[in-house]
Amino acid sequence: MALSGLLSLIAGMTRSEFYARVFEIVRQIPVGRVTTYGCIARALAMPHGARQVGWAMAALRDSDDDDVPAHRVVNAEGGVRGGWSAEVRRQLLLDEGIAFDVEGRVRLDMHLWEP
DNA sequence: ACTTTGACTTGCA
DNA sequence: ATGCAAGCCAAAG
Repeated sequence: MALSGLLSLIAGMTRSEFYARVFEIVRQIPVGRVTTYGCIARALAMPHGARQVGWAMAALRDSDDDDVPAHRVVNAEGGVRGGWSAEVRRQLLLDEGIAFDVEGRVRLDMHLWEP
């Protein structure tokens, strides 16, 4: 599957072990739930490694991975950043039953999921 | 090997 | 509440 290929790809990278860790966590996000970079980072025992989580997401975007729903990962603000269709992600989340507030941010208090 | 940047977060002004 | 700065780990130049 795409994930294996991706893992194999990053397997060459020495310190990308936690990358796979991030993918695992994100992959476990159930439908209708979202999580934040900070939460994932915290789950990885790296409370300040949120940016690297974002890096992993970026890698997913390029790898077109469907096992790892990056669209369910949002920032602490509940919104989304990145040149890759934030609108599409929002729509995708809406399709999964995730509610957005009037400001277009995910209601983390409702859908926030943490491992 | 060093510097800059990045799908971030938090703190202080 | 808004704005700027620092901190953090890792990858790319």
